[in-house]
Amino acid sequence: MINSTSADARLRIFASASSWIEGAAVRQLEQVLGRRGVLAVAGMPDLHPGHKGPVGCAVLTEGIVHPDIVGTDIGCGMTAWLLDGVARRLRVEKAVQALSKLGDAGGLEPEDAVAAGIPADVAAAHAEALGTVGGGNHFVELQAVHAMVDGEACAAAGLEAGRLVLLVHSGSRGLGPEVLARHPFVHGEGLALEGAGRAYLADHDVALGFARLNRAVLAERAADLIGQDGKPWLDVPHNHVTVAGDLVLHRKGAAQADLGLVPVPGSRGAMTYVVAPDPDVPGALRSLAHGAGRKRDRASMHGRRRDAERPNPVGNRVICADRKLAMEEAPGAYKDIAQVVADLDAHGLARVVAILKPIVTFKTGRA
DNA sequence: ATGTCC
Repeated sequence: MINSTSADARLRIFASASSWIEGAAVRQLEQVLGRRGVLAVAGMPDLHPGHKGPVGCAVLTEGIVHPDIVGTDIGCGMTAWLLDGVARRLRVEKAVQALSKLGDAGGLEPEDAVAAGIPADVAAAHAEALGTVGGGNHFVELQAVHAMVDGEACAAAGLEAGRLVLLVHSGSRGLGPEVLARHPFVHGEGLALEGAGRAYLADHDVALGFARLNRAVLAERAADLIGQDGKPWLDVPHNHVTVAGDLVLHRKGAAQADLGLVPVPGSRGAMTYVVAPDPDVPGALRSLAHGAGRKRDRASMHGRRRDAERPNPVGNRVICADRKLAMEEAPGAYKDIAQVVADLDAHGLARVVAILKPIVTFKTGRA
């Protein structure tokens, strides 16, 4: 079932033959094996090549931190809020108009960021970024419960047919790149955990909390804009490091599998699958796919206006004033999320609990 | 990914 082409037993790729995994991504994973301290590498079915390394993987090391595996967007992840409203009573056109204002949000005051647990120096420099979506694959999406696959788990989570959900994908904005730059290291060598690694991790943890707060502010503002009451449901990071004793677990585009339910979104023209992970699958490093994964890189989507203007396959309204971003993020740039989730199920990594259907997606209000 | 190139 595991179509790993590597002879190295430390590497496992959790994808079926029918999933499209680029050779370049597998080669990037094999390069990661050569880094100092690497014990194991897990590739997820949404694995794809990234600019500087593979996206959709987890890397376990002993005593070594590799900040460039996580990359610049430290703390990036998914937050979901459960709203009180239901889809059948939603005025879609009004919601589109309301959510179009999400980009106008002016950030938080530094004192409010401090009150939310952000250190004063970071709050002074970055509070304005809290509540901003950012670029790339980030989004805020209003969705509705479309199918309840595991009725018991849905009931436990408070899900019912048509219930509105807000899904937020964003990260630490300008803070993450700043933290990465503040901790220089030799590529492949990384940082000793009992040394410079600890200093990186302290800053990393602040960025992780900042990203989580950013998503919470986004969700709260989105709920306010559409006049809905709601409550936080889940928050799962997919770009971060966790440490247990001497073991250092890096995740790059791989969702943490031991925090309960995980939303696995497809493209911005596809369903989101809410799954219940099994964190103890051997070799999977307590991780699972964080989404559909890119099928085509950003550059190859440029000039493809036709892709960007193609009718949305699911019918959700996408707010994206930036035409270049719309082309890069067209649904055709992404793998089939149903196949990714089928692979997760086939390998025992996760089972589907519910399917969420997008209604309105906010990408950016700026051209 | 990034107040994204001054």
